[in-house]
Amino acid sequence: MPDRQTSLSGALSELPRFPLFAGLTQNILAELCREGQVKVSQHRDLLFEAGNSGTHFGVVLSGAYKLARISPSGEDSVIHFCSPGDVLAALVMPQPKPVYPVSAIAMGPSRALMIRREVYLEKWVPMPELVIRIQGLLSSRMARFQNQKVMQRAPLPSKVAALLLNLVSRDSRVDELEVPVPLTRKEIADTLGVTVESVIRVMSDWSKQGYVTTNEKQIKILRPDILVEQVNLAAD
Amino acid sequence: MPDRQTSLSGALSELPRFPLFAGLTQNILAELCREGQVKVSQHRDLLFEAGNSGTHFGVVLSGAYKLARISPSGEDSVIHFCSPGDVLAALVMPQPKPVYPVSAIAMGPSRALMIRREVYLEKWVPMPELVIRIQGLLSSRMARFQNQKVMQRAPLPSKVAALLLNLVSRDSRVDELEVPVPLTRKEIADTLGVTVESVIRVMSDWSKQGYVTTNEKQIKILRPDILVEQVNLAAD
DNA sequence: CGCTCGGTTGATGCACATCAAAGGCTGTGG
DNA sequence: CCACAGCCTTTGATGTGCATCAACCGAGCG
Repeated sequence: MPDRQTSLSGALSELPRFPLFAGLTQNILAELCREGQVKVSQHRDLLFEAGNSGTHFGVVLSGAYKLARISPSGEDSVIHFCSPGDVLAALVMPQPKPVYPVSAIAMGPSRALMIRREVYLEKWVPMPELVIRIQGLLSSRMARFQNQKVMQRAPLPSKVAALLLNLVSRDSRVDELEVPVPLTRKEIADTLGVTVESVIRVMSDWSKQGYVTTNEKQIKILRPDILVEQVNLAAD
Repeated sequence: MPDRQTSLSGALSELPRFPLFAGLTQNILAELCREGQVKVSQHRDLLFEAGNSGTHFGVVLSGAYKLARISPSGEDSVIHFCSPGDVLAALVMPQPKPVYPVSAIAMGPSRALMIRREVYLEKWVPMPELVIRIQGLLSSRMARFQNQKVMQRAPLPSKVAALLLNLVSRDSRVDELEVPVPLTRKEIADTLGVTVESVIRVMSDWSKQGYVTTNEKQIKILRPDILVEQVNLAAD
């Protein structure tokens, strides 16, 4: 009997949950995922590495992965956080000799469905609806990028607040403002391009004020109103 | 007789120049550009504005446009420089109620072919090859984004050097290292999220050293080797 | 001829980096 | 079971790169 965690059939049954695959029949899904493999990752496991040849396309099934690169000076720089339903390496697949532009690193126990590039090109690309949905995911990723870029000149507390609010707004469950990803202060720092210490000074201040709490790396926003105010505080 | 500058037929004859349209027949091109309009912009003209409803998709024909947003505190923040052959607003077209995420502003006299959203959805999207090529453009845009993000912690001179080298590397004419876009110091500053004064201090130093020259807003890199060194200087 | 725009220079100050030290927590191996 | 290493967090002391503010110049332009 196949393990539900690692078997392809198990993954197939999970896919319809994600908007990306809404309305697709199991037959079509089976086609799309031909020869697909479920990769199980532990905390800090590398799913693929920046610079390696891009042989597979990926869909995050559970947990979370961060996309990161090492800067010339050695610190790493986090580009994006992928949660379930997000795609990996979609943009580079069509290139003649694709290379992963970033490394994908698991944040806690996670699983990803990996599809061979050839299958992606044969089965996924010819379905405009699917390609468009993937573009939709990339579009929102791009939007988050831009939001951060606009905050570049803002003081650090504004940037941290904007990042946290951005992350929770992804799955918009308004009642429970919990960051959907286990985030360390270092990862926040690496995302914003600042030092851990600076992030800690901001966050521990907020903790003392009771605006946020963090246990087991889950960050919860208790006073979203104050964080929003913090973001706009930079405004004239 | 239609003006070659502003007529659709004039634009149609220019398109095959761009890799995006390589190998497409004039018939197909005519289909793709049905009801298309050529917009002629002068320096600092607004092609479309962030927040407005996204009615049109665009292709830059000549000149250059910058994609920018106003930050909450009022300065603007440049997201991307579009040169001829680049696409505008492609990612948001498929959304049910698209809104331009950024403003497009002409840098010097420029022209863009604007296609109605409906035509894009009907004619462009069903052609996987075309969609994939557009993704290719977005992919390189994303790559440039990431390159900049990795430089976030680097000292300012490294960032400026990286930006200039990034811009020239786009059209890789190695013999002539000229930035393909008329750039002011302010625009460099807005791209990097720093102040004009700081950029000026860096650039005018380089000018004195003879590493770069700038006349008529065209920046030329005389000593690429030294700029490359400057980028890597941040490394440990 | 006054206007705006782009570029430049200098003086001053602050937000954040850097460096240093320490404690908790988890896993791992002797 | 304890020692040790690695990761995450925290706090404080000190320094500096860049922002800020202010002033000025030249060029193009209505």
